[in-house]
Amino acid sequence: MPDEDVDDASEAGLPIDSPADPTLEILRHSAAHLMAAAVTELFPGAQYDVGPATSDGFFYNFRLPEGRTVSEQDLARIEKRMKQKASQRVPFVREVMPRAQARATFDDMGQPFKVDIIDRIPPEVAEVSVYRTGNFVDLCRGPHVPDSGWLKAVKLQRVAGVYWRGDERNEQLQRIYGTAWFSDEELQAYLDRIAEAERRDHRRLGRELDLFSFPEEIGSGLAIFHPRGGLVRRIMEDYSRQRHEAAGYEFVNTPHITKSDLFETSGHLQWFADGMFPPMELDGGTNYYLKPMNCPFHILIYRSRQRSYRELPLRLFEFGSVYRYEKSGVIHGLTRVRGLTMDDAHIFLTREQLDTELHSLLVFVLDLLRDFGLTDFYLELSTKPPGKAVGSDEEWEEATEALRRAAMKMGLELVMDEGGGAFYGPKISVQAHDAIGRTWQMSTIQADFQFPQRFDLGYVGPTGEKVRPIMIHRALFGSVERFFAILLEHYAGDFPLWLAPVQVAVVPVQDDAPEVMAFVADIAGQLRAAGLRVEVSDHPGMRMSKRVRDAEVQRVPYVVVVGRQDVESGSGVIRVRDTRLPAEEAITEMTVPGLVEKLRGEAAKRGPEAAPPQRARRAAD
RNA sequence: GCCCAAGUAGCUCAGAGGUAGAGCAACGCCUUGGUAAGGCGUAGGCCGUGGGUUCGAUUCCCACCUUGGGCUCCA
Repeated sequence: MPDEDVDDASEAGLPIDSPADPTLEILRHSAAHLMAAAVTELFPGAQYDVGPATSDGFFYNFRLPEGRTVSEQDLARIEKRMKQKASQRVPFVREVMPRAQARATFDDMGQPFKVDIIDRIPPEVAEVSVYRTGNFVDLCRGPHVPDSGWLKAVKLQRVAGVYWRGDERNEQLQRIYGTAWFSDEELQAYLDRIAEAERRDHRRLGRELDLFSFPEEIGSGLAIFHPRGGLVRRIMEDYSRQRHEAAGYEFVNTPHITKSDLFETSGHLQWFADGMFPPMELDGGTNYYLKPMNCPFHILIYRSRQRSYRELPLRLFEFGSVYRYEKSGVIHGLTRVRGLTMDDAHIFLTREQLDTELHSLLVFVLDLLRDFGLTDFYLELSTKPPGKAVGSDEEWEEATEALRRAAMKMGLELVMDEGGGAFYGPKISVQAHDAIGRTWQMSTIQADFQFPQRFDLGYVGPTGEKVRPIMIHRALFGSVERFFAILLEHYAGDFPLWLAPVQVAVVPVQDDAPEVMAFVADIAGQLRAAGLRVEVSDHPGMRMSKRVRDAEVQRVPYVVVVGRQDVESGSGVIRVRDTRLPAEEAITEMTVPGLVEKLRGEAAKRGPEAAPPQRARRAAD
């Protein structure tokens, strides 16, 4: 995420000296200036807005004259001009002046954005600083590198449209993104990291491994899962079901559409109508909506009869398909779609149970995520969104504090996300780092005092009085589709054995030798009997090295190669997919019974065999 | 939704106002091969969809759909 929260007023103001050893941030901020200098030369009359450093590089926002636009083809020209300036070692010269003078200067230059920034500097600031780089002048607090000779390892990356001051009601400016490093080696390493992320891109892997696709005929953001993808997904879901069952959840099912009343009561239509598919209007004027959330349905299950405190916590779970009308520009692979399946559960409980339940829930969540191979977490606490929330401050406070207490007990880093909660309650989200260090938001847990009121929920307490329960909304995968994509990228397609759609490929060396083929069938049979998913490479006439390659390309974890030499010994030479090892080291000789034993153990490590289903527990524990 | 791009064979991509090409994949034949691509051949395309300009459009123009990178948004 680029650093969007640019406080542009802070760009001017207090004097800061040019440092002897600039930081990467200073380098990049200087590169932004240099780029703006090049752009204003190449596009006379261009107006520049703000240009900070980001976590990966820098950007600068522009408005070009006469409706001109910067296209990607222009980037090469701009970059070339920057390189020229870099070789000229143009100094960055700092100058402090009264703000009125600075304002007049930028006004004369036809730079309204800078004038606006000066006008928004707090009145007590009397002086501001500007930096000159050749003919380019920018309002800026600094500091900067001494001269443009520092800015050699620079690459412009892309152009984007951005709303002025980040508000979609404002006009759109053009932003040019670039990256800058101290050395060409560092720049290259960064570009290599991008290439690595591209190699892992789930959209690419999904196609190459024949897991899923997005047919144009269905519509944007709607995926279909192919047999192999469906298999992986089913394993994920089955394992999740089994763990939920063991954790005391009960399974429910609810329809995909509902009359509008339900979402009027919940408040979704008030707050999120834009994000919902438009209604289907039936004769008589009744509107039906595709559900964007499962919670109101689960609430109706709770409310279907009188509830007793003895039933609580009541944990209702569903793989619920929901549909959200995401804006066309935000749809992305499986991670941002219009139709998705949530591993959604709603827990109804008493106030007194909240702390205990939240704690055991967090333990459960992290444990399950670890089973899927994600191990590096931190937590984020999202609080009341100003102007977009229902409920009293006291209720929000109570819910937020309960979440905070639970989060603190986990011994993980806790980051605040002020104003990031849902309209009905605060949330904890579990953030996970993947294999190449990227952060993904995974599970969310929300404490909700509002829906129980809106739907007038109650339970009969120990002394016979009616009491209002509270609710926890929680999803571990979030969206199954998105979680699938994250795992695919995390593993770069190399799923662990228990998730791999094909676990063992059996490759004959001589496919026209009956004794070899009989042995191949025997091995495949033994492996299948051990519960493994086996594929025999039986395409006649194909070279065995090609068969091995095909299995590798499909990321099959184990490849068993058997030929005449092995028939007598009953062994095979086994290739183990292991990205940490060179190919030749991953090849081992092993007898077939030995392999069966080894894989039986590994395949059963996780997945349906891991924890035998237990009876759902009641609330008492 | 907005800005910048892009849609040509299953995939990766050339191409040009006169009815289209390569590599890989698929299929067939030959090759009898011991751990990541054997050889030859065949087939495969409404050039995203719909309009317009033109004698003629896959190529130029417009709209829409889809995709990618951003912005805004994300219950």
